[in-house]
Amino acid sequence: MIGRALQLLGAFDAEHRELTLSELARRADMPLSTAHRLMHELCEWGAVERGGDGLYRIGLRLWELGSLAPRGPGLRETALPFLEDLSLITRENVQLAVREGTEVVFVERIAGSGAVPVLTRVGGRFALTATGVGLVLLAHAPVEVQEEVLGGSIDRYTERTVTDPAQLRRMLAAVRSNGFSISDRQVTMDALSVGAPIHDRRGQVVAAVSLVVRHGSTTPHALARLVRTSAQAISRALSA
Amino acid sequence: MIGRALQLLGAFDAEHRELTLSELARRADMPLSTAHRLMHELCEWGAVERGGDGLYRIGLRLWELGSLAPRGPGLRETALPFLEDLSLITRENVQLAVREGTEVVFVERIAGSGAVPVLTRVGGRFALTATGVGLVLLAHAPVEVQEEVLGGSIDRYTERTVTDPAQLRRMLAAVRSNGFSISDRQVTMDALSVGAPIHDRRGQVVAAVSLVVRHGSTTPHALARLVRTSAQAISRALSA
DNA sequence: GCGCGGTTTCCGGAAAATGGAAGCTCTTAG
DNA sequence: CTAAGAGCTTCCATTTTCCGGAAACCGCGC
Repeated sequence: MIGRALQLLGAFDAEHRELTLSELARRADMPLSTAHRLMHELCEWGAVERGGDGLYRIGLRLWELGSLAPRGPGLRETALPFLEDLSLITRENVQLAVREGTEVVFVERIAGSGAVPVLTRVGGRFALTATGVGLVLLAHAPVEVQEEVLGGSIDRYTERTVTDPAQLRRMLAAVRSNGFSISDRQVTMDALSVGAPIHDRRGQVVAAVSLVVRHGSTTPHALARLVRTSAQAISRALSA
Repeated sequence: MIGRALQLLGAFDAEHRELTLSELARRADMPLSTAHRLMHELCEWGAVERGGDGLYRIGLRLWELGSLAPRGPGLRETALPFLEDLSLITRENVQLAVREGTEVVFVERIAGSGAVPVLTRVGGRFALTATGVGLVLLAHAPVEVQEEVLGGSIDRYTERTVTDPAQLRRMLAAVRSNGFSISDRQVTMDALSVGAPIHDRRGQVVAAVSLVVRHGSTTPHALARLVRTSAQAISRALSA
């Protein structure tokens, strides 16, 4: 079964980039012998590799495949220079993210020099309802997705996290009409983020950029202009 | 069987980031119904995704996994700022690569503004024997790998490509003692590249940086100093 | 020598993959 | 308006392959 192999691969995450066979078997919840055989096959193909120390790691082949993901490089690479500009100008955290299902996935992140520490990581995931990028992506997601998110349970991170579906709907409408989102202390009590949508050639929203700053350090609207400008520049570059 | 699924994934490459079911079946050489079922499973897990147009693409989940590859982010992310410096200073092409088996895999690439067009691509592969990065990586590879490469057939790209094993051995020895490599018109007749090794904490060579410039535009040794400095800085950053 | 944690190999029963064929859908042609 | 065709999806009997318990194996420290 192919699912088991994927289950094994799923045992790897940011905190566990190297795993022993037994750890893998434990984390993927399957007998050692099974894990062994599957890992062996994956190894042969180059999906994972084994160091001299016996630890398994994700292989280059998989990295290579991953870098073919449509949102991966095409987006990431064209956006990178603009993100850097934004980072240079503001000296704040810059984030680039896409939506997958009902979650945000962070595709690139540039840490500003004197900036708030941000808890997200490249490749990491987060709820759509709290962050600046998340709100943008949710606002432009298909209705089914919006309903699923707003209908389900909404995680609370701080006392200011908006968890009321009706209020969220109003925020999303505002995001659509303003062209940017503001997440004010909704993730941590010291951070505020401003996000803006990136469109593809057909006008579809495919990603979002955001700036994350310390709460109270600047007025959101000044940032919004910057972020929107940058997002538009990226959109234009993507269509070229 | 797990091999078949990997075979299907292998059907994707830089020129074929989006494939229809029938193309996949054809490229992976298997019946349509089998391909269909496997792709369906892979889709469910998020390894691949299907656009509204019915085309399959590599999914975000796989990108995420790939970005956990040990050489992927750890190396890439710490190296990136240095590569950018190098690119800003020289305005030339900067490349970062690792070795896999008997090939070079390009991990990052920054195109210089007025630079020679380079044929390599992030995620792309190349022979170890011709490029600047390749020579560095080969020079510091385990003996078995060197023998395999030097014993096998050596691809020729231009009239100046070195294909004589004895001469290559001498070049590799020079790379080891000099601490940098020069590939002069060995890949294309207008390009010259200078590479230097990146070490990990234990002194193992884990990657290589190179500058690719137009042949005749600068003296290689001036570049060599820059590239070595940068490589050492990256090595130091990696150990920190 | 012995026990211990982790790894590798084996093999018969069980379960899941296989792929031919038929049905579906959409587009193009007559 | 019907027909042909290309590509996609579903079905299901066959058979191949995977599964995983058990046992051997391998350092390593006591």
